Amino acid sequence: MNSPTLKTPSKTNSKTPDQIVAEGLSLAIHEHRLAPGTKLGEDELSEIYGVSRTVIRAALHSLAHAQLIEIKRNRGASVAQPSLREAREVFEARELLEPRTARSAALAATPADIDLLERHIQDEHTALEDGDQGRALYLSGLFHIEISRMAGQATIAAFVETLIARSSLIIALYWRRESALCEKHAHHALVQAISDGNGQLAEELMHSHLVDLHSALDLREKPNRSTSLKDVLAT
Amino acid sequence: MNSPTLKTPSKTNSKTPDQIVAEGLSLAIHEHRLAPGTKLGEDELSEIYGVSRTVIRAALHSLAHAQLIEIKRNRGASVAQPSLREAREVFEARELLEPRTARSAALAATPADIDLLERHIQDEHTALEDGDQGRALYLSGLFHIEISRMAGQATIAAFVETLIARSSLIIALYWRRESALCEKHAHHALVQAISDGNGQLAEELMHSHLVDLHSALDLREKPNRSTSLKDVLAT
DNA sequence: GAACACAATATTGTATACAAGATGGATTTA
DNA sequence: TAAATCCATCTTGTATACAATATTGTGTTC
Repeated sequence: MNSPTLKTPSKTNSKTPDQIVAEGLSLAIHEHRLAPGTKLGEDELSEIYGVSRTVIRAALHSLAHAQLIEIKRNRGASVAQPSLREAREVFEARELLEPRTARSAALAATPADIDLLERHIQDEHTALEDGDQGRALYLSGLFHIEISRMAGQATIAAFVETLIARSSLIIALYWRRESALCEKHAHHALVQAISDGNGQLAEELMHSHLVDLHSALDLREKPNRSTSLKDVLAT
Repeated sequence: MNSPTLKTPSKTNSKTPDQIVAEGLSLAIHEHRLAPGTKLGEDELSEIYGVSRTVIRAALHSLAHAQLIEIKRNRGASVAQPSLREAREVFEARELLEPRTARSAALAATPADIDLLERHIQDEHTALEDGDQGRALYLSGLFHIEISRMAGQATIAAFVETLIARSSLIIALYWRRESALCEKHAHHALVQAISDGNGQLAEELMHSHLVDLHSALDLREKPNRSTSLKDVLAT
């Protein structure tokens, strides 16, 4: 009855080389191993991954479409540096979309889904104990992505995924040290609400969680000086 | 210091060849000159546009990312055929995003913006009189895109743009003849509300407009027989 | 000594050549 | 005759070679 329209569950899914490269770079950006503004030379990447520039270029174009990197004509690719305006827009969009997905997720989540979320929280905790803050951030984003996935709206989930990717860059640029508290409890409370099937609560929790995140950013001032400096220097 | 114009608004924007190709194909899809399922051979396109397959491939990848076409490994590209599920998701997403953007647009629109919208409606009317239904549909989509643009949320506007692109495919597949009334009045009323700065009304009008559109689609049944047949035959 | 112009270098953009996989038809076999 | 297999052909995937553009270093001139 149903058409297999979901994301090809298990079809001969050997990833293409450009996907592998794109995922590698994407992960590095998510984990803050690649800083915003970093130049991504094609020859260099071609050497690193052992593939031709053709493949590298395909991967870079893919990342550029997701706005994780910026490609300037005849000047190559570099890790994106979202402006203050873009940063605000991304979080406003998240505040619009994610509370909805949290509500839907609460109504649709299966026990397996709950397990998955709890495992994510656990992994994030482990990463933090290991001092791997980058990986913790990545897992934290994955947590949000999983929630939007289990809401059963692949279209919106894809939007959320790109927003979270960009959020990683925004956090790299605008996070303020003062607000060091990571939102451990927020995620836990969310899982609880979803597990209880309490859509209303899940929606509210997600919204306040995002507002917290948003307010932990330094979006009123000018861009980080160091970054600006590098930009000026590089250009 | 020989940079007299540091921030040129028009930043040397000669479009790249792959952008030209992508826009050409995109327009053809929007105007229903390319039907869902149509095979897009690389050599064929390369011949048509007078560029190498390298450029064609870049354009195709770009369109694939926007989900206007589908690329299957080793099997090439063809115009996408959104499933019923995807169709519903796209319209649900539009119903979530666009009323918001209409509200914001009403608060932010300048007289020039209003002029632009009215011109779009006029152009659409002209196209219909010329019997160019495809172009009218394209302009109708552009109308929605312009509204989301003037809301000043580029991030969400980009989402809306992809949703409208996919809507074009969905309409090609699932539009039912019976509901022939095109939403001329709806667009006019919207412009009026925006012009009046009545955000609340604009939001409501946009929502009901989208619900109307949604209900003019045949999304309860199986895919169109002819399309299914072609799909089976082609694949 | 500073600023400009020009040349050398490096990087990106595009085309072509080659490799790998898929498609379709013909041939062979039961 | 029907089915299956193999081969020819075509399409896509990747690498490399070449062209165009930007960047940088050097030299000249005022």
